Amino acid sequence: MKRATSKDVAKLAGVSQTTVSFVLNNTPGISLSDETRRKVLDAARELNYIPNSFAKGLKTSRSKLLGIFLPTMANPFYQKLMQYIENYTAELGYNVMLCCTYRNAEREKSYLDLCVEHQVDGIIYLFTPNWVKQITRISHNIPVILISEKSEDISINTISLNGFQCGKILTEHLLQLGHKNIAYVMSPVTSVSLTRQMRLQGIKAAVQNAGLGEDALEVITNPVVASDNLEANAGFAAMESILKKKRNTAVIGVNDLVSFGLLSKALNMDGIRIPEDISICGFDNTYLAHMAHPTLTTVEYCTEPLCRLAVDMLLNNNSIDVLKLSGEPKLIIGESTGPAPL
Amino acid sequence: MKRATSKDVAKLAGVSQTTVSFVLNNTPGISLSDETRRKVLDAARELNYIPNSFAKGLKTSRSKLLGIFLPTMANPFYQKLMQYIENYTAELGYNVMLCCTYRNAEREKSYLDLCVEHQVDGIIYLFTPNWVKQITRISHNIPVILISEKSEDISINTISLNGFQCGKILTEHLLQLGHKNIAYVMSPVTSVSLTRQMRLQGIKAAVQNAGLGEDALEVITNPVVASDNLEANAGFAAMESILKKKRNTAVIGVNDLVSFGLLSKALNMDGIRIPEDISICGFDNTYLAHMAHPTLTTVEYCTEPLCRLAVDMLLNNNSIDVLKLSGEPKLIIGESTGPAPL
DNA sequence: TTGTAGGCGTTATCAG
DNA sequence: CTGATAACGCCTACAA
Repeated sequence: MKRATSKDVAKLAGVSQTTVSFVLNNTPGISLSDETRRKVLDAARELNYIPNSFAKGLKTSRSKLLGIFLPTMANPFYQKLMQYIENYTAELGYNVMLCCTYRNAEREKSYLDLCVEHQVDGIIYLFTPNWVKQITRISHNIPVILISEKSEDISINTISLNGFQCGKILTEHLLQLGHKNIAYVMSPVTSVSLTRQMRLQGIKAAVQNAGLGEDALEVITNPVVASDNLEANAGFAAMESILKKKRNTAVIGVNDLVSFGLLSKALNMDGIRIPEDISICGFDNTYLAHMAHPTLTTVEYCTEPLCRLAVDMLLNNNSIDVLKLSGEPKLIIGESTGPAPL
Repeated sequence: MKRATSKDVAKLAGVSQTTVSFVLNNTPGISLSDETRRKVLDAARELNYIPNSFAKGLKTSRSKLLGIFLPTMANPFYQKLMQYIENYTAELGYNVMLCCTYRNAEREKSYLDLCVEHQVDGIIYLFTPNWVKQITRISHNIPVILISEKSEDISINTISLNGFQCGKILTEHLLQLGHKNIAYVMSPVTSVSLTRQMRLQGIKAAVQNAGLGEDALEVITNPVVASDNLEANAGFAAMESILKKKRNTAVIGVNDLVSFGLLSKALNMDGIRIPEDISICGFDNTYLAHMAHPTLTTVEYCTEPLCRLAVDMLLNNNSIDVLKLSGEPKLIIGESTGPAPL
């Protein structure tokens, strides 16, 4: 049982192929009798007609496919963005091609080629590209949009995640609670992560604005070589030394995974209470933050609207002013942060 | 700057389009001079030639696309399978279309249509389909394979996850440790989940084999209406009542998310030690199990080879005997299970 | 060993 | 309002 073509539909409906096309695509500026319309629709349903996207694409050069680039699926943050995007594109009748680069430039390049080959209608990057030259060239032909930190080096439409502001409001929250010895725990990544840098900038700014000295903030880059989804372990290890020093009263994890590790360690130490003895918080507002007990204080960019916006921009080929796009981050206060101990 | 076509390559190389096709596809049974071959290759590289997949697909009806169906990305188990699959398909030059159904039959159907439209070369289901009639019909035209529990009702190639065996070995582990009052905590799902049922069967079998009475096992279906990634909360809530009753010495979560919730609650209760006071374990061997502290005892099906096998079967259109395919589950012993308290 | 020509299923441009 | 007809870019007999 071969698939029906528009020709078959035309024959069954007793009209020409053209008419079938008009009806099925609701071609604007064409008026045809309800009678004809109905005949075509019935025939199409009867034959279970599904247009051949190859033929269609060959004519229209549109694939109804979007390429989504992400560094890893192990971080729930990306999974969350994916979900928002996939959800919305499905609504619009588009499909998503998953391009997981594992922060590997070779992989990224070969995925880009695949995207060109399949003539995706647009590409969304959920992180800072490694292969800037390639992606910039491609962006001349295929709309590309970045959801990440705005970078000077990349001349591609970017929806800024505003890591600076995120770091700032989170830190301000801690400062208001009276914390004066804050640790920022970063985990190592193999490639550039602007976001992490910007968060740090924001944290520093908040500390400075509060009139505190440099020693109020301690940056800990944990050397644990962790596979992505073991970033939590980096937090876990860092917390050990932090608790030993008994100096910091609040710890910021570079993301929820790390904060989660921080919390795990604390929960496993007898006599340590969160947040009475030490406050813990992080970024991304992933489900990990909600799943943990106590729940973790974290920061949410308005990711869902931003994801939808990204899709809209791609499909309408809009070049909205990027400045208007940076989402206003929102502090999500959980149970893991409280007043600094005396 | 428009994309180069094979015609352009032919012109630049000074040969015919046919020759270009032969060279670029390494068409077997054709021998042409190294000279020609090199000329074509050079020209292709120079023009940055990437074949148009529409035109190609129109001729060959192959899309180099695979549709992957999963119920949700919120459960790390599916994310893990996705990762394995995506990883392997990328290696083979294939791409993955993400079809996330949210356990919604409508959505599933519309994604199936999209798969037909895009003429995916194969479909992998990571769960039990809701739309059996549709998927069965489609499977006559497009290879389909299920990675899940084998069901009598579905006549589609299935790689069995063998939930029964999983439940059995996990329970045997607990029994060996002397546990005689075991709780199995299920969370509610909106649709059929054969896997969960089979796990329960396996657990029951193990209990029976050990000569214990029915009351050695307590099945708790937590009524918490939770969105998928808050399954942990179901575990959290269940643990509260379990600890109150002080009857069970071991708890099995229906998956790692639930077990995780169980553990969270326990860690938050003063004076409860894991595993000294109560053992906790679950299924799926996701990163949550490793990330938790204490690490969670869990069960791993050999998911990675199974995922690769699924892809191989699709692409080679093999109908290997399904019986040979059920992976042998492996117990992953973590720090969360120990001898039953006296 | 290489080139010519026809067609895959659509859509779009024209006439009628 | 409807129907021929020509592309789109590639593959593949078949011919040279």
